Amino acid sequence: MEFGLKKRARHEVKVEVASLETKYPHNVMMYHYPPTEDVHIDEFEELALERLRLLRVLDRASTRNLRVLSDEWKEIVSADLTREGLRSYLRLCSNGGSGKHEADIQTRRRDYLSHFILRLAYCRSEDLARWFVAREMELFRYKFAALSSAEVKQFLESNGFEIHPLTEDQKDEVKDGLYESTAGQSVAKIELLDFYKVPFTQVLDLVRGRRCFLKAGYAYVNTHDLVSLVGTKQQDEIEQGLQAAKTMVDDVEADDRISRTLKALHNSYTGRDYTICRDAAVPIESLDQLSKTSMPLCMRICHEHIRANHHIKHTGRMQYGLFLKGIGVTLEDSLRFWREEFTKKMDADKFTRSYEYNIYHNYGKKGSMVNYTPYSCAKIIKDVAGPGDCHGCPYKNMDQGSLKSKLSSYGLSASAIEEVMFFVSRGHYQIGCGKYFQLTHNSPVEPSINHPNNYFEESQMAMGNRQKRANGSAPPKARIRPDIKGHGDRSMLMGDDDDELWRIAETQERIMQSQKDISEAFNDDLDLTQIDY
RNA sequence: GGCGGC
DNA sequence: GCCGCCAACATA
Ligand code: SF4
Repeated sequence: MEFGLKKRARHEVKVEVASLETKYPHNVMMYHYPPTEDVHIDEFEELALERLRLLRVLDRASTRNLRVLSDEWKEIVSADLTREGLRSYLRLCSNGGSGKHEADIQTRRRDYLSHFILRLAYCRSEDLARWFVAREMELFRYKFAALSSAEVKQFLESNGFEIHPLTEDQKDEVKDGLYESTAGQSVAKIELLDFYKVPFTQVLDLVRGRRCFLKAGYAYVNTHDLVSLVGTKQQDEIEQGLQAAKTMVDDVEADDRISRTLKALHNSYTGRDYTICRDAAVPIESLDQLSKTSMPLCMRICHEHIRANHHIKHTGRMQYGLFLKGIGVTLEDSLRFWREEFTKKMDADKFTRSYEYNIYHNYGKKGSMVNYTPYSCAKIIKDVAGPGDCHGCPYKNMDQGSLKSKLSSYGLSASAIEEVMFFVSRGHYQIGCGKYFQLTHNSPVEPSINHPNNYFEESQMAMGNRQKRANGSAPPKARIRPDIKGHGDRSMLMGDDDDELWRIAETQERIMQSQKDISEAFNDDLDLTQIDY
């Protein structure tokens, strides 16, 4: 692939439609030939982010645990695409075929290029690649499903598949078998369907599911099921492409702007459309950053443990999960976050079965609909962690030695560490925590910490990201509900749509920006092993 | 992780 | 083996 990075004037980016049409004759294409066109770096970045948004729409849909291509799935996806301003892709995916409108053809080009761009970003690890391939295949199936019989035929021809639909005569010979093996279709429908005769080895999943007629080593596959064959081909194509991309990635990354784009891509915040009153929730893409700048030790440790091990034990999930809710991570993002991590060590199904419920429950969306308050320091300090655990208050739980080295690995100078340890060794964990805050934010005063979420907010405030909580969104109006079981405190019940409890007041850009500022400043200090205090 | 249900 | 339900509580 040659992404020549010539600086071009913007208006030249629109390549001649005529030549595009021959290049991209069809909405659905095999991603086989790497693009040879030169792409300006601005467009390169734009395309990368655009496809990321596209794939994340699909990801969100599968997070909801819907069957791909089910009506409900399509509904969600198309709503989400519209919301993301990706209508053009919606057309690409639902209008099937080979329209001749200029806009559609431009979209095909973007589709094609952006796919190849993301290959560069997603070839760098197994995990990323797996995610990428899964989303791409969902996209492919989505597009393919919109094709009519004629369009499928055309697709096969223009992509060098040597298969042709049965002629009427051929179809006649096997029609009994077809009737029998085509579930849920009336005879009349079957008459109209195209069928393809292919070696059964190419559609093993259909064979396994008894979804096609078999005869003499050949499977008879109808137009719709053909996606099985074509899809496998496409998947090979992409997987091989990722392999190939690995070898050329160094080359492309010679340009450091590209290199930065690509590396930052998979956890970059794609700027959700907040028009729908979802303003200023904390996107999970910024958690890595936040864990370094604004989370207290206990939470940062959880976060890093999760990222490293793709798992965390139950009490840790409670502690960190509720904390995340408290800082403004939405339910959807929470689900996505845990899922993305855990799914690296278990299949999606297992995750859904054993963890999803609890996340909903923590957000007050299941059972008695109680919306739980995140753990306080007192609580966290109380429950001591066992061997495999990483929850609890590190100041309390860790032995002095490992605590010290942890602090130093987080950039504290020797003298700063001593200052923290002074309190810790006396059992004043929260004060030590406050000291750590003061040192890392180089703040004039040391705040008294008694709640991790308080620490977080204090930190955001120090960075100028969050204002004092607006009066309007103060803690929930207690809506008392009769105490059903005669025990427990149910005073914090919340209405279904009372979700956005605590939020950040400023825009996303500012948050990201000053986090960067802080961590850069912090890193400078780090090199000098001395922090001003 | 606990409790509970089949 | 499958599943549902629970825990919490700072706070200006
Ligand atoms: S003092 Fe509170 S906030 Fe700080 S680490 Fe311990 S539990 Fe977390």
